[in-house]
Amino acid sequence: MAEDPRKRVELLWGASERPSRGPKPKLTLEDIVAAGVRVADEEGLEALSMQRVAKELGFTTMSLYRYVPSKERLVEVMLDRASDGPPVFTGEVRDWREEIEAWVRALWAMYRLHPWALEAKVSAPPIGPGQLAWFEAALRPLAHAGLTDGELISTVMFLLGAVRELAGIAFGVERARAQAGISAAESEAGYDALLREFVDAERFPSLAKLVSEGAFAPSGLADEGVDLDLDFGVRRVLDGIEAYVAARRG
Amino acid sequence: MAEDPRKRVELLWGASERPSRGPKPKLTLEDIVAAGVRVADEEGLEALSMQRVAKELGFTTMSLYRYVPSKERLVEVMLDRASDGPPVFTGEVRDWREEIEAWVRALWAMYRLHPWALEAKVSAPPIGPGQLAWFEAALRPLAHAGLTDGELISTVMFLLGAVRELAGIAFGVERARAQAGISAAESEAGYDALLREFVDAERFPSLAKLVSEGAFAPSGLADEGVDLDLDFGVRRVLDGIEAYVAARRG
DNA sequence: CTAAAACTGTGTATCACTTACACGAAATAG
DNA sequence: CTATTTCGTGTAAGTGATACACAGTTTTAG
Repeated sequence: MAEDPRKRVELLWGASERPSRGPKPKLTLEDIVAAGVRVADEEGLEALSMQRVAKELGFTTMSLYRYVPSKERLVEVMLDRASDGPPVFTGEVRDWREEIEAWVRALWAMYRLHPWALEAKVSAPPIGPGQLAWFEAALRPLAHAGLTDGELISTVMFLLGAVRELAGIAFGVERARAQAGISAAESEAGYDALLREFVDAERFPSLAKLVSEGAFAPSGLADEGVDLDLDFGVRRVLDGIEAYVAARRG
Repeated sequence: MAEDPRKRVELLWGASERPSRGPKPKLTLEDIVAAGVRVADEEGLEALSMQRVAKELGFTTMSLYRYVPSKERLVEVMLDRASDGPPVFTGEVRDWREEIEAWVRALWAMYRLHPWALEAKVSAPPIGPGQLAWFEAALRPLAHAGLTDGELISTVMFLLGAVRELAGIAFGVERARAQAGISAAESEAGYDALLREFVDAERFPSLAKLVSEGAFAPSGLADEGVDLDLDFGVRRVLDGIEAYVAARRG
C-alpha cells in the first residue's frame, strides 16, 4: 500500500544501478516509456494498456513489469518524459513578461502534442526532470519580476495549474466535437443554445444576463475560445505582479 | 461511439419524462448518484465501481444501467452534484474582491469535501446545474470589476482552472503523506531533500538558486503550502484586473 | 572450471470490472 | 382482458492488471 517514494524518484530520474549478474536486458525503461507515449499520442490514454505497449515493442505483457512496477508508475514517467523539452532561453532576460507569455504558449503547445497528459491526474508537485525543466524555464524570466522566493514558487505553480486546466477543457471540447464531426462554430453555438435553454434568470441572474447579451454566441475566433481565456488570465496575473511589486517598493 | 450530447444534458438536468407503462422504478438517478458520491467520498474514486454502488443501494449491478448509460456518465453527474451548493450571496455586492476570495475559499472547501472530484478528468465547459451555480457565484461579484462580458467569462474560467489544479496537487500530496504516515513537515522536508539531491546548478540554475536559499525548506506553515500559492495567485489576478480596468479608463 | 546465484523474458492463471442480452414480473393503454 | 412497455435480475462475454513459477542466460565465488 505505502509505495516507496524513493523507488518512485529513482524511476523518474533513471537512477538505478544495473545488476551485475543475469542476462542483459533487451529493453530499457525509456524504450517502454517511448512506446507508451507513442500509443497515447496516437490513440489516447484509454487505449494505453500494458498489452498494447508490449505489442508495440514485440514483447510479452509481463516483460514490462521487469522495468516498471505498475501501470500507474509507467504513466507517471510518461508524463514526465512527455513534458520534457521546454523552450530553452539563454543569455540575459530582456523582457520577462514577454518570456513568460512565450512559456505559456509553449506549455500549451506541449499539451496539444500530448493531450493525454491532461487526462492523467496530477497529485504531486513537480519531481521529475521533465517537469522541473518547465519549472526552471518559468523561473528564469520570472526571477526578474521582483518577487520573493516564496512568491516566485507560488506564481509558477499557479500558472502551471491554470494552463493545464484550461488546456484540458479546450482540448476536451475539441476532441468531443471532432468525434461528433461538427465545426468549432457549431460547437460554440451548441453551448450557447444549451445555456439559453437551461439558464433561467431567477436561478442564475448574472449568467442569464451574459447569455442574453450574446456573450457565449459564436465569435469569429471560434477555435480560440479557451485559448483567449488563458491569455487574458495570464496577462492579468502579470499585471498584478507588476502592480504588487510597484506597491511594495512604493 | 458518438455519444448523444442531448442525452448527456438531459441526464445532468434531470429532464426526462417518466414512461407511463411498466413497473414503477424503485430507484432514481439521484439515489444512484448520491450513493456514488458517498462511496467516492469515503473510499475514493478508485473504489467506485458499479458493483460497489449497487451493493450500497441493495440492488444488482445491472439495475443501475436502467438509469445511467455508463459509468463514465454516472461520474459526470456525480461531479455536477458534488459541486452543487456554492455560497449564495444576495443583496448588493459590497466588496467584489473580498467576495471572490471567499468564493475561492469555498471552492477549495468543496474540493476538500470531495477530493475524488479532482481525479476525474474535466473535458468540457460547465454544463450542469451544479457547475453553473459556481460560475454564477463568481460572476455576481466579478460583474462589479468593470470588465467586458468576454473578459468576465475568461476570468471565471481561469480561476476555476487554477483552483482545481492547485487543489489537486495539495490534496494529492496530503493523501500521499497520510498513506505514508508522515507529518506535513516531514513531507515538505522530503521534497526539499529531493530537490537538493537532483537539482544541479548547471541544468536548473534558477531552481538551484531557490533551493540553496531554502525556499523549499519546511516553513512553520507546512500544511498550507499550496493553499498559499493559490491565495497569492488569486490576489495577483485581482490586482491585475484592477490595474487593467484602471488603465483602460485612464 | 564449475556450480550457485541473480536476473531475464515467458506462459499461465486469477481477479476485478464494465457491459450486452434475455427472461419473468409489473403496470398501463385500449 | 390482453398486448405492450418497462423494471430488476441472472448469466456470460470481453478486457485488463498483475501474481507466480519456469526455463534460459550471465556473472562470480571458490
